[in-house]
Amino acid sequence: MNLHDLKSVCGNCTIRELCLPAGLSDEEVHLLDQHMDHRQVVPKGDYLYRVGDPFRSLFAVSSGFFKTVLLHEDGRGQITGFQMMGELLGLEAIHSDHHVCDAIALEDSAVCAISFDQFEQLGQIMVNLQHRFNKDLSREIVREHNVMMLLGSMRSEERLANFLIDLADRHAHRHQSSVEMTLRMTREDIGSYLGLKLETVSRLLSRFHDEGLLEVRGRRVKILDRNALALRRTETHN
Amino acid sequence: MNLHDLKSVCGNCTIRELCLPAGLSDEEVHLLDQHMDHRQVVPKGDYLYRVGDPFRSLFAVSSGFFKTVLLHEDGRGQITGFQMMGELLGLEAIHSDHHVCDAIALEDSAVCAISFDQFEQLGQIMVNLQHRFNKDLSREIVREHNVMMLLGSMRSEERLANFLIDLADRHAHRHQSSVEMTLRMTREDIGSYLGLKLETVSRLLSRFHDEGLLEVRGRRVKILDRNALALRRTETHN
DNA sequence: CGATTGGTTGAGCCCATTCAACGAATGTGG
DNA sequence: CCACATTCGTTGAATGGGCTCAACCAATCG
Repeated sequence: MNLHDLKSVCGNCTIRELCLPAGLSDEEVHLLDQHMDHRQVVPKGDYLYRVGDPFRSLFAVSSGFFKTVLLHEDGRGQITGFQMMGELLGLEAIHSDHHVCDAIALEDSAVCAISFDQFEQLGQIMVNLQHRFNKDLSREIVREHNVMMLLGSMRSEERLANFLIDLADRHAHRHQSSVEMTLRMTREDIGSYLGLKLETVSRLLSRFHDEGLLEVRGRRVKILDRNALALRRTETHN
Repeated sequence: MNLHDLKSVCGNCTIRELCLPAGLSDEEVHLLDQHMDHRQVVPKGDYLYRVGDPFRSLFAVSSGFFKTVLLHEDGRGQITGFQMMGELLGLEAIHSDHHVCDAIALEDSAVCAISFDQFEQLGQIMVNLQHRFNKDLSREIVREHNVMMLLGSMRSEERLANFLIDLADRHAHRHQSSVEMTLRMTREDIGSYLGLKLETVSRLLSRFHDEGLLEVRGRRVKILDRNALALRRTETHN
């Protein structure tokens, strides 16, 4: 079965409750389905969109893993987020009708594209959908607030502990193990997201490993002592 | 004339084009007015809302200046933004129906409150309003992306230069001088927002002053060489 | 008036960076 | 298949940018 350019159908999607249609009735989901665009495969390393691309669709991650990268004129880049299944990509583009960051697949992935024009029309006749979407946008704002807190007032160790716990929680929410995980991103990616250098990330992982909090073998990470790790998220972990 | 609990009227508001009704037709603004809530004065130092407060209304800054503060359990706080006239407060609360940060007036201010329930209903019958609101939410996401870039990959000098230029631009957009400004916030506030300590902010302002980029006298700041200052925003300002 | 808040400046320190060497894993072309 | 290049990760040593601690000043306020 070729997933390329297949019509998306939320109705029988396994991650329906993680994704945009969460909380909608069957009839509403059916209506949404009629306005869904295509399903699209994105091989590892490929761009889903780039800075400057015209904004036509939102994307819901159906499977796989993405990063979004904000490019600075002088070459520096900042990773603004990692997206897993059920999460939306492209929200930043609504404002200017153009994408303002790159979205790159970190493993073979698939997304459901939703024409934003049609989506807005649908929102006009479906109160629940519009309400859910407002909440999704607001949640993204809250998430970024928390990243600002992390970048603005935490030490390196706290940043990484927060990152790992957050990742574990998101896995758990998707009924995946929150103890053993494979990191989809490089040490440099983690560093970019956390405002650290890759060497610092590597050292911190080694430290957590030595202290018995984690078992780290390359990109395989096993959380051995979640409580202790959670304490490291704050300054006062005496 | 007492501004307290007066009905808001966008129709004849001087900052209409900076605010939520920007781009709407006269009829549409009239419709919006009928659903606007009250106008509210917030004296300097007062909280507009606090963490945990139930979310009922969005607020549009009518006059004055606010900061939003995210509190961490261990006492640390992070300023997530400064809001001037025409900008919206409370977007973060849509997700959980509760405010997740504090909003504090940095000078005597006034806001227009908009019941969010009524606002969502109005969005159902006014496509333009809903579209504008989606863009506002998206713009906030983009703004926070830029702060993440600033916090994650810029040196202290670049952070402050960016901050000052941004502030100047926002003043200009409101037809206020973008050369001479009075900072509404303390050095500590600036530091919190930029992920720096207050002493560092003070030293940087002195440095810019010594180098002839700025004239700094307390909270009065005059930009003497905007081009040179703008160059300091990036690493490669040879 | 003393008390408090906000701001400046100096001296020393420390955490994360920089620079560097090395190892492991993967892929590629002859 | 091996030789080689490339990417990714780890670890060490030295550096430095921003922090901490501290003293001091100015303005405001009760």
